[in-house]
Order: sequence, then C-alpha cells, then structure tokens
Amino acid sequence: MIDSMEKLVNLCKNRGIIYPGSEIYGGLANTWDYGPLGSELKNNVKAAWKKKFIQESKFNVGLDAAILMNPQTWVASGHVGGFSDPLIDCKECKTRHRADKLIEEWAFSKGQDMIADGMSDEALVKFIVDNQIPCPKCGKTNFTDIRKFNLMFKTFQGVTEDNTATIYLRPETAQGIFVNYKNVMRTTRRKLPMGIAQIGKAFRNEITPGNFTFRTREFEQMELEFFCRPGTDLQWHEYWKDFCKNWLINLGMKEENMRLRDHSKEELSHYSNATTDIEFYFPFGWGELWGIADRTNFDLSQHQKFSGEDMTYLDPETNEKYVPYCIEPSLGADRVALAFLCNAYEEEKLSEDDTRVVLHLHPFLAPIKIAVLPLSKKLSEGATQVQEMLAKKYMVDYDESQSIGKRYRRQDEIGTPYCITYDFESEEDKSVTIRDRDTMEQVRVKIEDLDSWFEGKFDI
RNA sequence: GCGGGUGUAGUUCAAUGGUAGAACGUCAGCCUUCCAAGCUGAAUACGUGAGUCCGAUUCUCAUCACCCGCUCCA
Repeated sequence: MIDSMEKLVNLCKNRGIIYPGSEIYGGLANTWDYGPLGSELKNNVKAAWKKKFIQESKFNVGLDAAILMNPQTWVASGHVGGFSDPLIDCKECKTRHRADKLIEEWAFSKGQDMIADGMSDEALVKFIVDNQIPCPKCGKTNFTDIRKFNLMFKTFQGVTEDNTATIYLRPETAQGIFVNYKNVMRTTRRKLPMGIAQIGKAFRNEITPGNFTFRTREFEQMELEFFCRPGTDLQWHEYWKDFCKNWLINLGMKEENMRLRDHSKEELSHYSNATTDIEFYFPFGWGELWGIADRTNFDLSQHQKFSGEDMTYLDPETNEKYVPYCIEPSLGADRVALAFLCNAYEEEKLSEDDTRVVLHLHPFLAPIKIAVLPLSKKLSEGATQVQEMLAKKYMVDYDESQSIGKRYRRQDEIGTPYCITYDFESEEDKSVTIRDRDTMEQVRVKIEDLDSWFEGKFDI
C-alpha cells in the first residue's frame, strides 16, 4: 500500500501512466491524460468490468448511449432545477452563504416562517438589501451578487448561442440507460429482473475537484441499472453489494483496503430505499469507489411523467403491472483504476541499501504482460523474434538498454508480471528464462513452449 | 470565487541585477553475462506578458498555472 499520493503521481508521470492534462500550456486544473501504459490499464479495468457485468451475466446487457441528450432528460432527472444553488459571498469576512438560506434563517430569527426557495435571484438580492440582512459571521451587510453553481457543463447545439439551443454534457451515464429502457426491453425480449450496463464519460463542474484522478470534472463511469420487481429490491441490493465486492477482490483488491458503508436514514436521498458505498483507503483517507443505490422507481417514473411514455412492466408471473424498481451500482473507472494502482504499489526493501518499487497489479490489469530483455545487445536478433511472437497475443515490451537489473526494476515499477531474458545459452538451447514479478523466481522454458506456458496466466 | 503560498532541466534542489549549476533520471559509446555497478560523452530549464534599468531568471505590475485552506458535493 502506498503512503503518499505524490509518489504515485510522480511514478505515473515518469513512466507514462498518467500525465497532467494540456501540460505544454501550463496545464488545466484537475485534468489528466492517460499515457501509453495508463490507457492500457484503464482499458483492462473496463474490460474486466464488462466481462463480469455483461459477458458472464445472465441478467445484463450492454449499452453505449450518447453524451449529449435532450435537455428535457435533465429536467426529469432533477439535475436542471435542483442543483444550482444561489450563492453569495460576504465581501467583509469572505464567507459564502446560500442566499435563500440566509433569508430563511433571518426570517426564522424574527419568528417568521419563510420559504425563499422559489424566489428569483433578483428577488433574493432585493430582499436581502431591502431588509438589511446581515452576514451571520461578521454582521456586516456587504454582499456580492448571486453566483450560481450548476454542476452541469453547458454547451450549444447548432450555430446560434441562444438559450433554446443550450444542451448539457451529461453529469451521469445513468439517464442514457433510463431513456433507452423501453428500447432495450423490447429488442432484447428480456423479462425482469434484467440490467443494462454502460461505460461512458460524464462531466460535473465540481467546485472542489482534486486528489489526483479521484475527483475530476471529466470522468468515466461504469454503471449498471438493474431493474426488478418492487419488493425484491432490497434483496437485489444485497446481491449486488456482494457481487461488486467480489469483483474487486478477484482483481487483487486487498480486503483491508476496502470497506462497505451503509448510508444512514438521514443520509439517504429522498427516493432511495438503501445505499451502500464501497470505499477504498486512499493515501488521503477513505474515499467512495462504488455507490450501490436502491433508487426505487424514481427515475423511470420521472421519465414517464415528463415524456408521457408508459414505463410500466406487465409481470407475466404475477400479472401485476408496475414501474420496475432499480438497483444502481455505479463505479468510477478512473477512481477504481487509481485504487488498483494504490493497492498494488509496494516499496520492497531487498537489502540494506536496495529497494525496489513494484506494482503488484493483477496480471489481467497489468499494462504490459511480458517484457523481453536480451542479456546483451548482441542478442537483439533472437530476442526480437521472441518479442514478435508473443506480441501477437499480448502487450509486450522490449528493452535492451543498460543493465539487466535496471531493466527488471523498470518493469517492476509498471507492474509487468513476467520478464523474459534471452541469454547466450538461448542461441543454443532455444530456451529463455522467465522471471516472476512477485516471487522473483525464475524458470527456464523452451521458446516453442512459451505460448502454452503463458496460457491462462492473465485470465480472470 | 475568496485568502495564503509556489513557479529554474523529466524529477529533487542550488546560485545570480551582467554567459544559470548539481544529483538522480534519459540518450549514445565502452565495459558488463541475470536484479538500480563502473567509465566517457550528450541533450534538456528561469510559466507568459509588460514595466524599471545600459542590462531582469533575479526588482515591480499584470496574467496564467499549480499547491494548501474556505465555500459546495444528488
């Protein structure tokens, strides 16, 4: 386990796993680009998820919905109305307040009950000025104008930049699933319970991003919306909790680095029956990896209401008609990739003055599966043949610069599970030495047997 | 967005109002025959713009970016 994020950031930058975004222009806050190795790693994480949640699942099917959606989607989901708080700052003491709350609390202190929720921004400001409402912190009355924070990125569709053409970058992939629920049900002829799984980018204009790739404004989600009969939702919630946890463990996540945290009653969203977070112990503390929420029929009902489409399901077993309940295990691809990196990072002390940094990544996740290392540059030809042979099946690296020990260390740092050394003997006996990253043990294998030797070594 | 801090090589860190140095890393060559050895050489940096000055990486201002804190987090 890693003790500081800084070490990981440096390793990622130096080895081509993750770079700061737009770096030649001085960067752009909290954007990160996956390098040659990082993109492999992230793709492997996504492939592992798809394999488990779609390919091997008897319930689930895949989907890849568009990022840009009809703006009504976000009205129905509650993202347009609900999440743009009217914030004002006190110019005197630099504190920030919600304008509506400021008014309500002021009214409450005067013994009045007041709901400022529906007021326009102008009305809020006017009310505060007219009534000389003071700052709760410093008591002065010198506020800035209202600034709105909406978590959704806006852009324009078409050539004119007027309000009618405003569309949003999706703040979650889930809605792409809900709006396609009917299509998928019809075309796959599925019965409940069934799930729709999707990987895709989402965008949130977070006020406080940070902690490397943990919270970014552009991120990739791996979401499942699992539909079931009302009343069975809590048992399915338990099912997916275990399922998700096991997926992590099978990929090498150490149990001591993770925990499941059930949301308390107060913490639950108004539409949720139960929510469990799978958290990971990052260098900065516990952080949410996977939110497994019982969303009841909230989303489908909202879309039924706003679109007028019938979202009910006629249960062939019970003859009941209902809007299905939904369990949503939602995982951040970037987050979980970061967790796997932290989980895998190890500084091993080999002797008094010799340590090696090694990523004990699960072989399925490792960006490079095998590195071919000729013992001498004079052996390039034979070693290259081995590399070319293996590259037909695996991501293979080839390195002949500097000492063999140094090359082992370089591969350890990026989590390559196997290193092959091609030595002078190899020319004679047509064999190579395979060195295991974790045990550092070596075996001699005939070149013609390499294919079968590696068979199954990277499977999940 | 506010307050504070910081911007010198890939990284860590020096020095300087007058040609910017090191270590590690990288690359090339020699040597080396299985876990960061050695030798020789090379490439690479003052975030950007303006001002003061004969001359600015150094001083001033602006700007941009990053870090920490605050505000927020379905």
